[in-house]
Amino acid sequence: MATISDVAKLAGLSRSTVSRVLNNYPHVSEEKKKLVTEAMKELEYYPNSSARILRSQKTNTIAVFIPMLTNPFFSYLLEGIDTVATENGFRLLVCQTRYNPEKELQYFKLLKSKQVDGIILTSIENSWNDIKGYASCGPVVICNEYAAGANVPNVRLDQVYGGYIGTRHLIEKGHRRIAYCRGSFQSGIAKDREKGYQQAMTEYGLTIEEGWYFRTAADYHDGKRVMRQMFDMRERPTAVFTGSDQVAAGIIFEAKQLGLNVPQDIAVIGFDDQPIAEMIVPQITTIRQPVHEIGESAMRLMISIILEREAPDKKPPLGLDLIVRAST
Amino acid sequence: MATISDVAKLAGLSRSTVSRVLNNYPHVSEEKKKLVTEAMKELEYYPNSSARILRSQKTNTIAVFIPMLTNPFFSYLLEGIDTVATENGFRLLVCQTRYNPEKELQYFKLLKSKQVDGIILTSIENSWNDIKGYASCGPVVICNEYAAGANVPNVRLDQVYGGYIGTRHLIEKGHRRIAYCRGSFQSGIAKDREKGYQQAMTEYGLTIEEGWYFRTAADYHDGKRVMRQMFDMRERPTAVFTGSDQVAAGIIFEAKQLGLNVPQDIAVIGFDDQPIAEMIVPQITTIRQPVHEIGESAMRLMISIILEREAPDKKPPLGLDLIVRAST
DNA sequence: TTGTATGCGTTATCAC
DNA sequence: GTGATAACGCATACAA
Repeated sequence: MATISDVAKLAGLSRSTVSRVLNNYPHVSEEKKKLVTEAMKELEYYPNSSARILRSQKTNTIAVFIPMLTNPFFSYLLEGIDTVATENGFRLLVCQTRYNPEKELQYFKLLKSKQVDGIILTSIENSWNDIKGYASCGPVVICNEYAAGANVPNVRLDQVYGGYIGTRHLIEKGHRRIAYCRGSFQSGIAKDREKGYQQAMTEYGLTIEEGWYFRTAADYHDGKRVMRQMFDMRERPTAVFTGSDQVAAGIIFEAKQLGLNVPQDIAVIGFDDQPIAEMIVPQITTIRQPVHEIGESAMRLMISIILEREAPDKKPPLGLDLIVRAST
Repeated sequence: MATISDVAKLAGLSRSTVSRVLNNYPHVSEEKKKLVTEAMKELEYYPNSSARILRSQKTNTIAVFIPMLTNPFFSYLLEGIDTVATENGFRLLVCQTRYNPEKELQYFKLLKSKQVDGIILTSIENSWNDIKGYASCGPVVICNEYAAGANVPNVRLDQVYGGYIGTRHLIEKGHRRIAYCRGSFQSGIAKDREKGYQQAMTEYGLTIEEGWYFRTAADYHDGKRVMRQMFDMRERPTAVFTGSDQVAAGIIFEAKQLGLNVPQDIAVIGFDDQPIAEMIVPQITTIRQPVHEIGESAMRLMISIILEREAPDKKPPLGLDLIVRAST
């Protein structure tokens, strides 16, 4: 592999001049520039990244912590993050935590060892107390989640409202016995939605039975299980609020298996408006989240923080304009 | 941030000794080792990655080229790749080509600029002629695809067979007018499946009408479109072979919309056995590919190539044992 | 406008 | 068993 010295030698110039051409510096004569360009082409020269990084202390790489790649919600989120990253010349290092706190802490070392310029968290598996030590040595942005005590930038929607409008929708359809599903792990947004659910129920003077809470429902198969559990209840709920369209799909599938009519016997409301929501019959009523946009905003936020670090004087014009778009 | 020199200074030793401790070298007295370890802890020292990379010429990072993260097939593939990568201390740089040839060529520069140790291709957007220049400067593994003229390692299943058994299944169910769907881009595996389709049809003495070929069907919405097109045909096919469960799902949805019974009026066979295949009603008959295992094998292959480069003498024990598991 | 010299943080090769 | 030193490839302050 050719180095900058090889190019300099072939062009009959110094390494600095080559470097200047490489980085589009002004004050380089056209003549020398051409000489350098030709030499680079001749040698098929590509600047060595690690050397550049070591020198500049910038990796142009962002780590994205994701619980599970195969969860469609997160792949759409990642897609949004990637869109903005690519546009701005950033690379993405994918870190699957697999809901594992230790893995998460492990990945934080990427920041310590300067392998990435920043970290975007799309889930949080540890208490913020255990994390905050890492967050101090580089920009961390939390995306679609939040943690008690975390004082880092944060992009997310009003999930209390999401839980509220979903539940209200069911109540207005005439339901009184409404169950509530969410994933198992400690999640700020799940708690918020639960708050919204309770808020709506209270507002309409409805009391919640403890048996209506299903707090370990994260995917399609969980949904099926929940439906079977509900089926066996003496007085079963007539509607369910779920934290994801996957769970909703599972419930609907199993309901049909059990000979129930959806939504007459059991009404289901999903979350996120993922493709699956319109693929099954009947289609799932769902709360749309602009997942892609959330991802984009998180990355934009990250970039603006990085730019600000480099040039603390000029504030970058950042426009965060997320809104809840509900389509029940 | 503390450097190795800071640690050396605090421990009252030389950088070399610190480095030796860091890399678990033998011939370091327990006494000094303890001294170093304590100093490292005291200073919260983390070795700088780029410096290490610059020195060692190894990034421990693999780039994975993927057309679209939101395509479930690829997220499962990526998940498989990630599993083995993580187990072996490798990082993954995700490169979404978005089916764009130029983006793909752009990403190949990662290898040239030594930002990654190797590249795993899960799709190919350029002719191999345009790519081969890049493939020469580092290990490239093709995963679940192949390209004419490419002489690089390759992990994939027998897609001719896949096309064959799928079509044969439909024929044995009594179908004679069988349509064929595949994605639009140049793909070796799509061509192979088509070959298998033709092979089965010929074997049973059936002739194929040109109108039965749908060569731009890649996702759910394409499936819906294809179904509408078929619906308008004078003599429409009674069965369809599709290249993905997404397309199959679209066809089934639209068929039901149009008042057709599945599979009585129109039988559909999918590919990959993705979650969606069992989520809809009726469930999709599909050809299972062990996607996760394919990804794992590709990464294992990559690692074995890298190891061999480092130590050309000792051949690593690589066990590639992919088999076609059909569950129609 | 161009060249010289230095340092980014490590590791490997020598000496001792 | 330990330490000094060079080198990895590049970018920049400074000198010319």
